[in-house]
Amino acid sequence: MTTSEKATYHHGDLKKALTEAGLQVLQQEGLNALSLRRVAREASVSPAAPYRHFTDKHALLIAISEHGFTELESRLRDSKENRPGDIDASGAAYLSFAIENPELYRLMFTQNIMRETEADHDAKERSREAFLRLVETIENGIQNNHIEDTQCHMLALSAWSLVHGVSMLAIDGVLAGSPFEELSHSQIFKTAQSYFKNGWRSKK
Amino acid sequence: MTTSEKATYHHGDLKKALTEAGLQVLQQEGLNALSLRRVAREASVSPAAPYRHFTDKHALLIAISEHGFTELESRLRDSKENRPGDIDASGAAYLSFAIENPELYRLMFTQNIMRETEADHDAKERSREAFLRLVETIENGIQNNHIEDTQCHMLALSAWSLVHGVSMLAIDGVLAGSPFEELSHSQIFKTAQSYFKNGWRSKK
DNA sequence: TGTACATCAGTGAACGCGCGTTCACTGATGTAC
DNA sequence: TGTACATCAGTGAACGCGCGTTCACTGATGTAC
Repeated sequence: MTTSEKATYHHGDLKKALTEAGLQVLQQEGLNALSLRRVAREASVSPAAPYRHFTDKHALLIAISEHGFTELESRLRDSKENRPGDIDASGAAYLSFAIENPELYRLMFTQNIMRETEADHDAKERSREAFLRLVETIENGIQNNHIEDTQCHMLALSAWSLVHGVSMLAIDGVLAGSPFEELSHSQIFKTAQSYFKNGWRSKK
Repeated sequence: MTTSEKATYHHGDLKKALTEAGLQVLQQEGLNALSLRRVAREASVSPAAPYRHFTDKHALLIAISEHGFTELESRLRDSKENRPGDIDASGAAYLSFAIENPELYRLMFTQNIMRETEADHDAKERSREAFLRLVETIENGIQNNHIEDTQCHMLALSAWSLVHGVSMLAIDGVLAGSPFEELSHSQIFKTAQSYFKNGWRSKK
């Protein structure tokens, strides 16, 4: 075992390796190509090996999803540190993440609906936590001032809806060919926002 | 053949029957359960029969998706006729459709990304048309007044982003437990909108 | 109206495939003395 | 430090499954005369 790997067992850290392999397959070939066997193959390990680390195929998906939430959250935190109070920057960071990781982003918000399944309780709990932390991050980005809780929650949800919607439309190629296409992410978000503020109901 | 069926061939209208069976499986058991064999079984027909009507499994998905666009479009048109100029009502109609048909709605906007495949050219073209008509419907709902084209397009995209985002979040259960949950669809949309107009940047 | 023929929607068996998961195992690692 | 043992990460063969798709076919429907 070389010194560069913090190896403790046979493989080193197979769980991490599997998650990363899964992430790569997901991004490069889509959710349909993402099978336990494929991921094991990708990690140069036998088909049964993953079962030492994941109870289920579903547990792998949850782990990947969790990874995504953590990454997204960290990007939002970075954006907040670099440009505190600039909600356009946060929106743009969010949008960038979604556009750079379309399959992952979609998985993150699809798996959530599958919360009725029986998979790995630990992983599920941690994934749920990651998700809640994301919501908090969004709320914190907004509540830098005297807004009551309920209102803040609503604001966060509204903002989230906008950016989630823009993200999904962008991912699905709907924005292609529209005037939005040539704008930067930050401009897209700013523009959409300003339309809501000013243009929405403009009756003349 | 009974008189109530406009039967021309053996089955009557197997293509339609297959599409409807597919829709039902999709809604009740999700995309993973939606296979060509399953749909054939559901329509009491042999596994090979669908190939008389669809070149591909993908072609079936496209047909189902197309059906969804048509339905959504018709709902938006209804809403526009009943409450002309009331964009809240349109947003609410859109949201209702998404919430009532979550799996279908998701399919509609996921298949779009798969436009690189080689499936049934006819079906693809018609699906694409249905999609464009939807965009038009949205734009028409907005452009009842003197707005230039580009601006109108942007407005439509912004509005669409908001309602698409709300829809997806609602579908994925993110809205559950939030103050939004107790509002009607129309209220949700109205509220989100008003936050964009008023609350967004409120620095005090 | 009646017969001969062409069409083509639906059949049913078969193909090869990759999947998720299980099982008894093996052999490297970590631990106690 | 060295030996004996327990642990447990990873193996590889095997399971049963449902899938998409193909093929030669059959038999009901539609058409020409």
